[in-house]
Amino acid sequence: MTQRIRTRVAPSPTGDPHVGTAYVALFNLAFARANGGEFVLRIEDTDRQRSTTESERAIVRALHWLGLNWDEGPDVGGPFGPYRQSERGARYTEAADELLADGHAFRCFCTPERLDEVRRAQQQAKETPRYDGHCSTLSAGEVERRVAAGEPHVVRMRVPEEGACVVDDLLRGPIEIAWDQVDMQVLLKSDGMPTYHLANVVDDHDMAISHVIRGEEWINSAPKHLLLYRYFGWDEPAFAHLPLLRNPDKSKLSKRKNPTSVEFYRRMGYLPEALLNFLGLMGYSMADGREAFDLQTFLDEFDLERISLGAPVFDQEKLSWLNGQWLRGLSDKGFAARVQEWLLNEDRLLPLVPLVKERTERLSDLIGMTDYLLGEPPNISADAFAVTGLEAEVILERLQYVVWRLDALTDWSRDALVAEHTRLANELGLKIRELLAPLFVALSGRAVSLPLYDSMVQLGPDLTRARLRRALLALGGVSKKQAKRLEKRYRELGRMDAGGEEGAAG
RNA sequence: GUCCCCUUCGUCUAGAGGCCUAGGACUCCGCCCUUUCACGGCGGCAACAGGGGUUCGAAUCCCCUAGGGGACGCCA
Repeated sequence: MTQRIRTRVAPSPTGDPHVGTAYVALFNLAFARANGGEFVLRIEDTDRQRSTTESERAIVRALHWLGLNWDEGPDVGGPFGPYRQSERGARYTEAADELLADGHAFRCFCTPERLDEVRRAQQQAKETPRYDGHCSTLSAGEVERRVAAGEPHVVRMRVPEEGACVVDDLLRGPIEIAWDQVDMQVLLKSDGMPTYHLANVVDDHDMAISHVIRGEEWINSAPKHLLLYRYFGWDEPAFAHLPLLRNPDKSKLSKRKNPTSVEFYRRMGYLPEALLNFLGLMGYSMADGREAFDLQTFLDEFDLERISLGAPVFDQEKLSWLNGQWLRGLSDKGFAARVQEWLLNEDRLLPLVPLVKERTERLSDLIGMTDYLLGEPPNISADAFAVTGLEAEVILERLQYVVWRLDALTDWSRDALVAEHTRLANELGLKIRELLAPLFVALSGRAVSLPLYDSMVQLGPDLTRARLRRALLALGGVSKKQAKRLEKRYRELGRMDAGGEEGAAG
């Protein structure tokens, strides 16, 4: 009996819809379609702190905008639902209990402080940081007592002490990873929620996923997943790890260096067909070398073997060229319709109206007042900043602080932006005005524009960041030495949040 | 630091031992088209990371080195 081909994309709703999620979705969809199988959308929202329903909505909207459609998912249902992990809690507890009962997992009472300490010592001893097994040998009696006493704890999986795990990657062949390199992963957090590793494996099995196609970043945790399948006695799916999309400097695509939100590309006037076409060119090529193709063609001709493993840099210039090709392929009517869809509609215009109305005398004023919100800002040069009356050095410094603050900001509402800038100004001992002046120029290219915070909300995080980065560059950039000095001072101001970067879907 | 993955023009890639004097695309440059700009057409610059093997023959297979990246969370 041949197994039905089923793939999935499993984004975590913790931020803007990431192009990496779209990328992984595209290839999963393609593989499923090429094999007459099904494609599933699953929402991995087990991180209660960071997951939001707004983010989930944005991801669904973004994928649909691109024309990527799934056969089963939280919005369309399906025979293996629910497709949202937060609604499957009981299943994970049950699975964890099974592992506990079989001795494949154990309860761990270690404090975060102790874990930090262990990790540090291991790093110092040049070992792979890993849980030291402290709680793995606790007696049943003691465990029972501590659980009964309500001591907070997690559930960890046991890992073989010797030998190695071979991960058969469809694209790379066998990958051997020694078990002593694999951590005794937490499966159930102390809040009772499963971690990615548990939930992902349980769901992939329950949803009959046959092929796990995900980002390369997961290779190292594949042994944990394989081990879980074995502990449960389940059939293992096949694995294929896609190359990661990169920033121009080859690091993993990140919002700090490159716009990563699908929303950004939509707002910048890219056609969904073009963005999708471009993603289909990342690590992939058509047999006949064609570069312009639509989704249907891609799905019809998709061949997993044609995926290349080098790290593809997300090159906006080539994307723009491709977009031009698509635009030129539109009929005049079609083009007009796209513009309407993109801008001349209530959804898009309405938020701008309150900003413009009170300042206007003619309808045509809207064009000049909002042009910097709709397209690129007019030439930002170092001269443009002259109107602030500040020295380049000072501007650079203030903008850099703002950039760091905004990088760490997760709530992009007007109120949050106001609060953040006010706080920063206070910490710097500046009047809010003094901090904001260079920002006006950086975002709009001019000294006077629509209200700053509203502009930022309209632009969104990616566009705002892109412009600040541009401004920094126009001012000559921040040298390494300078950055170090600024960072030091910045840290003294408050928290230098070195926090993580939300990635693409797993 | 430890483990893992990767390595063809600046970038995306073709290439599965001889078809490679390494092809296409983006970018850049030149020419043509054109009232301007763009589009389009034509042409040009530009790469097999390095070193060892294997083979009659290697971009293609093996090993080493180097470089890049990723992972090392009660985040995914």
